[in-house]
Amino acid sequence: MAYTDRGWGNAGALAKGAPLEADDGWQDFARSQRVKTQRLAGHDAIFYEGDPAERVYELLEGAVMLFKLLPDGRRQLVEIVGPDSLFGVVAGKAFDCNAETLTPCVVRILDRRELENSAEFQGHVSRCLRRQIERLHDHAVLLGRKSAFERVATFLMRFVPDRGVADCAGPRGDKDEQVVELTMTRQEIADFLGLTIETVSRVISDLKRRGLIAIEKQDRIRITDVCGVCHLTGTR
Amino acid sequence: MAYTDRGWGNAGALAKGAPLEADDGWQDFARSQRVKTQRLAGHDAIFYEGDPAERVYELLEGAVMLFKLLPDGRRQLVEIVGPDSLFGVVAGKAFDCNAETLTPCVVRILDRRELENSAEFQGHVSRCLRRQIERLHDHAVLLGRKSAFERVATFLMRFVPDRGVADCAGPRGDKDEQVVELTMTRQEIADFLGLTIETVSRVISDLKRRGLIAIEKQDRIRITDVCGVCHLTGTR
DNA sequence: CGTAGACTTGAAGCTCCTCAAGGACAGTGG
DNA sequence: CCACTGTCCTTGAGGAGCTTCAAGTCTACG
Repeated sequence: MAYTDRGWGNAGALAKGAPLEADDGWQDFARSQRVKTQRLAGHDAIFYEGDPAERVYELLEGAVMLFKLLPDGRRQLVEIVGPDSLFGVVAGKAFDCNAETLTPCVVRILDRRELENSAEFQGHVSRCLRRQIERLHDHAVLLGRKSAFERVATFLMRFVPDRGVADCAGPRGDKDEQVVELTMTRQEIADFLGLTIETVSRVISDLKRRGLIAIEKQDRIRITDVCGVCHLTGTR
Repeated sequence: MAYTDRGWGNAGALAKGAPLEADDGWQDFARSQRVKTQRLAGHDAIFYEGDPAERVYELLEGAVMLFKLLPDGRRQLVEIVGPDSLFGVVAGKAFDCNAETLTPCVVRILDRRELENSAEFQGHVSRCLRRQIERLHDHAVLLGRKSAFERVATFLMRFVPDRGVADCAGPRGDKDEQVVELTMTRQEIADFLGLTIETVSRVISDLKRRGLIAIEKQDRIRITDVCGVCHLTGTR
């Protein structure tokens, strides 16, 4: 399989969130399991909706997308998974969505049964799930109530560390800039934001025209006015 | 406080999902805690976004909505909580959304610390969270990719037990009917589905015109053709 | 019976989608 | 080195779907 190699970039920033709590022993647990660590290329399928969910995945490096399809082919990305997150943790016997890598990835594959029987580390799993729920709540607001501009602006702000959050650090120096690697195609961004590829493209072009961003490469964008973009998110 | 009393109806159906697994001891645990059980009227606030999250709630009877607000007043219901679900289980120190009753409710209030220290029952909590995530995934598809008709049809199908699911039972008898109590205003439905109140109203009127539903009372709808409504959900 | 709140309906307009064409870019082979 | 090809992205024109604004109607309840 050909590595499309979109680079590892700052894919980690894709899942900006609260830092992991102090070491809770999870690492020891995870390593003690009969687990495989697997390297994957970009755009590799990991599992499909309906597959028996006998494993749980932990993303160590890279970025993964979870998505669902409607019978007529419409696609919705339901989550973008970043490093140190679990995915494939479901309630029923089968996966409820598809998982595919966005970038080359390193994933750890855990046995679902072993994980569920280890009461000791349910705390770690639970913390991951709770963070995931909060992100899904935010995304519901985006999908249900935000305009195309607000959606794209919100998406761009995901990549900017420590900004656009409750205790935003504000501009650091003279220039309020941040270069971000999207590691996603326009189509993937559109399917994440509930828009079409054309609308995403138009909004990005418009942000460029307004001088808020510059496009360095198709999937590398320099946000030249972080505060400006942040004010377009609708969140503040 | 005046009980608006929208009736208890079939509020339980609001959160159709996999049945709870066989007794896992949770009930014993929950009852053993220093907990309060509280009765609430309809449209009572339970907690607000930003409140310190020192408690976790379990809904015993009724229905609760979780919602977020944008600074300009736009509202998005992020979840509708039904009986036997936990809510207010967050990752950080504060609640990430607001909680308000839809109907009169009975809730059990648990101490977050006690719950988190009880490794024994993390399994129960984890199961609840995983179900919640699957519902949020489905809702993301609805908000991101479904038309107004599909959204309303999907919403109506929430109330029909055993139908519209993977192993749909099919029509039971001669008539393929189901009476549902919405227990929500049009505005709440609109804010859940990412639509306006007028659009929800128009779609409902149109479904009536097409003979798929009959409106018995403002918030009691008789679905006269369950299969017909189901085919409008976009899911099959 | 009158009032308030919730719901419905209509008309107009805006946002975003669809369809279609063209441009940019990387990889391939001559 | 340069045309060729495929893929992804951009841009434009037109239209559908939903929202907005503004009445009007229904229902519950005193």
